[in-house]
Amino acid sequence: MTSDAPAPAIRVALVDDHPVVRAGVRALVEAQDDLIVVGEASDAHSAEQLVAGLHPDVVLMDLNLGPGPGGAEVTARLRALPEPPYVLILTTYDTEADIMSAIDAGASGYLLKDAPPEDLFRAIRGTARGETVLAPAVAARLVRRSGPMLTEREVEILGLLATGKSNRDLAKKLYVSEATIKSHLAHIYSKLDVDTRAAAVARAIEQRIIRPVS
Amino acid sequence: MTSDAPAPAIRVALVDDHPVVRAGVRALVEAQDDLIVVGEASDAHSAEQLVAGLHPDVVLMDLNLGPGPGGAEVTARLRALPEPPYVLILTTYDTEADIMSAIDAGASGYLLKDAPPEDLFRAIRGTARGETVLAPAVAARLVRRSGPMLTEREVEILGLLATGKSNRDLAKKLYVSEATIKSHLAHIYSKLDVDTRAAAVARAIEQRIIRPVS
DNA sequence: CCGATGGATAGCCGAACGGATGATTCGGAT
DNA sequence: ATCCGAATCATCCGTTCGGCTATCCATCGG
Repeated sequence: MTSDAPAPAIRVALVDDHPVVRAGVRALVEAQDDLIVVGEASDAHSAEQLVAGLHPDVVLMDLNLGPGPGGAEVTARLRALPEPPYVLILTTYDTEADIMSAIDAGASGYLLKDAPPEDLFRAIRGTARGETVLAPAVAARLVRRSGPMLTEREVEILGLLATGKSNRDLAKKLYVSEATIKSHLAHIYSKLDVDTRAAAVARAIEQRIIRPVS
Repeated sequence: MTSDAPAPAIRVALVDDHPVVRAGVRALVEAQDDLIVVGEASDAHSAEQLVAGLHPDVVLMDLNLGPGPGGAEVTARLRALPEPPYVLILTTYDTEADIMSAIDAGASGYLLKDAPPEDLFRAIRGTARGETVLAPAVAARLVRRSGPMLTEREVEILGLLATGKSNRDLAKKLYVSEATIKSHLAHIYSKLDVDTRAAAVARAIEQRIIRPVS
């Protein structure tokens, strides 16, 4: 029945700064006859133009777009457009901070690039139906909340710690007393289960609480 | 003339833990009529078996293969095989430590995944002829030698620093006096241009001198 | 044979750190 | 109305760090 309305193909747009990955996703997706790739973008700006012009159903978004705005920001802007697309994050990273900021930005799903192609297809189809799709590893991480979460202030201090700031430096920078800094540090140490700043920095980077970028 | 010996196609094997990337490279490479993909592997072990069995001309190797041995180690093992393939590193990272260890392991080239497909093809063809091919960004980094290199001992100490060890701990662990540790630390600080252990750890991880793994 | 380099060692000292303990304020959840 | 977490501040105290200066020894390449 209704052979004149067979399967409305899902229109997909790709946003990734790696030509190799774009080609890979395109090759995989186009082999599915209910999915078509309508466009590609490699940076934030062209992504917005692409989506505004083509109105894809689903945008596959890399979180790491090289220099400039990251995928989370781009996601937020795309979702603010009229007739916004569903955004499915397809990235390498799976830290809580990454996931949370993407979800906050309005992403409908979160997949890792090492996922089997079948999972990718399922995720695209689910997303196009308005479902929320999380990779098992991602979902698990959100459930067990891997570590006790740090407060904003604590993360801020960790970031400055990594630049070699002393307690006094931190106190000045944050307009509080050294006592306060030490108090924060004590909390950080106990939450991260370490007892020195050096170890705290290493652990924070390992758990991707802060980024090893200066 | 010689239509019976047209162009001996270059046999390429892919080693990458991301199906998406493998599909991308495969799609791009197979569209070139002088290149064929003869096999794929997603981890160290299957990579060795694949190469031993198929004897490809060129192996495209990701440095980051997830858990287990990294691409550099796999490269070294492949190069130790009889009739070793040329190995072309195709990865996301471009730190000096990564590059050097890959070259040391016997890689013939180093490309970044954000390279245009044309560069990738040129690199594969060059590598198959035995040339050494470095991405411009990579070559530049090797020239200006971004940072002074640390000695083995210094790297060892950095690794332990990241676990929160005190000078005394380090002294015991390495069977030297605390004075020696402090001496090493002073050298490390000056080479990394920092003045605290925390900053040294952050910088070392950022420059991939040590890994944020425990 | 000799300088350069990496490694190990030493002492000194002021500054910084980490642990422990306790207190106040504020805002959100119950 | 109550309780709790987050953030702020304080004091004390023993330990650790980092900077400085200097020596000694092996190895390695010229």
